[in-house]
Amino acid sequence: MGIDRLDGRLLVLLAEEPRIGVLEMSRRLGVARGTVQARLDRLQSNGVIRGFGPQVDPTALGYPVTAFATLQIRQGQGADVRAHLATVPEVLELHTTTGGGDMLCRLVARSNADLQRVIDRVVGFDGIVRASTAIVMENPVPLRIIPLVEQAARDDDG
Amino acid sequence: MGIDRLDGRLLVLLAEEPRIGVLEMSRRLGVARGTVQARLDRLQSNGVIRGFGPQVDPTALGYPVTAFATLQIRQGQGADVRAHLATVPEVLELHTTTGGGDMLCRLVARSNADLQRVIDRVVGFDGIVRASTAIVMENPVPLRIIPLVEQAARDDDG
DNA sequence: TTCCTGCTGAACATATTGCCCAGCCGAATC
DNA sequence: GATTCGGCTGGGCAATATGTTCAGCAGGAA
Repeated sequence: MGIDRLDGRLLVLLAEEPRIGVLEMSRRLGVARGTVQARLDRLQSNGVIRGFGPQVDPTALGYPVTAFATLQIRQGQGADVRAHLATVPEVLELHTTTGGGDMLCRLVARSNADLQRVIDRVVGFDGIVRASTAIVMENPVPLRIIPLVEQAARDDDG
Repeated sequence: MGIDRLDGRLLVLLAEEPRIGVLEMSRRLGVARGTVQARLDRLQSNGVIRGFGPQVDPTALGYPVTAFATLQIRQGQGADVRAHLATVPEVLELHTTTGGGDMLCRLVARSNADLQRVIDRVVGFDGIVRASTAIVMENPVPLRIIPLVEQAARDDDG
């Protein structure tokens, strides 16, 4: 469990220049190619690295508006609501949170007007009692993991 | 602007099997290698594809607890608060939202007890008036983009 | 000591990349 | 109708990376 400094450096390198190959990584890190390959395999079967999917920007796709909606769910309707929200493409993620029957979801839309349509589609479902939406204006810290990786590598190895 | 069906198929393929090369993609998609290369280049300079960084799972890193915190910021302290939160590794992302002086951030922690430490560090800053935290219990829809990509490809291509 | 795990450095055949080209097609322009 | 243009095709080429295997070596654990 956990990652050591070499794993940390590997992840940082991979995050900064994702398209470089195993050989180039081994050169940058100053270790043998086999080592990098073994570490990568281990990190992936560990589940530390989930994948290398492309990070797609919804804005460039024509969905520049992001919002977070807090949903209050009717008792016992949780599973239905989850299934419903999973069918809405504009729902990018969904979490159930503390405070019985509450969910939080991230939405995107083509415009503020379009957001209304999305919200209607999201909440237009029987199990949802109430919804409150916060529209994102700025994103000062985009989703990031590197600082945490570095801390984890320090903690584990230090 | 926008993406056509081939772009969409390319993104889906890339999301499903991220480590395959350009040549293999061209075989799967039934187009010439040069076409795939050109599309990929365009998608990246477009900003549609932001990168191919590894998706790291905080849980596997030893941070299994996720929470969302809504922060209320004192007037005029926004920039300071942003700078403060950017220095906290456990803050994975930060948004400013409608409802003047409000921010929403995603946190991770090593345990529920550790979450208290993280929250203390987050809110232990002058510009933050009030904070309310929702701990994530389940994540029925993990962050996804493919359904939106498919919709965008359909819409754009008619 | 002996076992075991992880890293090294090397080798090999095979596959992929980056780059070039000429040709073809359809759409827009003149 | 003729021309120009952008995008796709299919090919070739040298350079490079990959997957795989191997023996050797160091350090920790039994």
